[in-house]
Amino acid sequence: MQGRVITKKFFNRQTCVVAENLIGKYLVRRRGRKIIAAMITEVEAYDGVKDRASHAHKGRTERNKVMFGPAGFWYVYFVYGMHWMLNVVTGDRGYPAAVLIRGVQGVSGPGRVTKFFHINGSFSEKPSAKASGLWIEDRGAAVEKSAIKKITRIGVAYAGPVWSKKKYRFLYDNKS
DNA sequence: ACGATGATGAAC
DNA sequence: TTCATCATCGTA
Repeated sequence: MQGRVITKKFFNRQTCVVAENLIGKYLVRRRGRKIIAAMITEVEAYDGVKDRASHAHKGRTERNKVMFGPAGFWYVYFVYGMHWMLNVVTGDRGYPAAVLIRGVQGVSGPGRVTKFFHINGSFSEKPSAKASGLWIEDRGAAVEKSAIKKITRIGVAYAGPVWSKKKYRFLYDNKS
């Protein structure tokens, strides 16, 4: 099974638009001859320096610099001493934004996603493309907008009353 | 409900 | 160089 590889143009839009449209796409990983693929079911958007929940809020640092670059690159970072988080950079160069991939079909939670796909920090700053071994495909899955729930982000209480309540989490719910 | 576990960034 | 914090998860 294969689909159309998603390219930069898709990612170079407003981060919430990219986030919503990532639901139903497939995350694909190649390791040697083996392919791992699963449909994306949950994501979160992080939108600019103004977003108090975003790593970019405190400005450019060694860790988050890829967020300030062009769209379509991976941002992978380590948290809580044990988990890798997978994000893809969105929007224009100079505008720091990204989408966190929180879940795929059968795998719930961002730390579990990276474990399942064997993703670590070595992917950070690499492009989402076949050449990097990690990319996203459109496999034609039909996802109705009404099946996508927009809810608050997880683990961002530190962002304050306004930014922690933004409905920047997109969850595919085919039970509704 | 809570501890694991270590990189990161800011303060000193 | 020290320290608090952290876009989480497994076990209880």
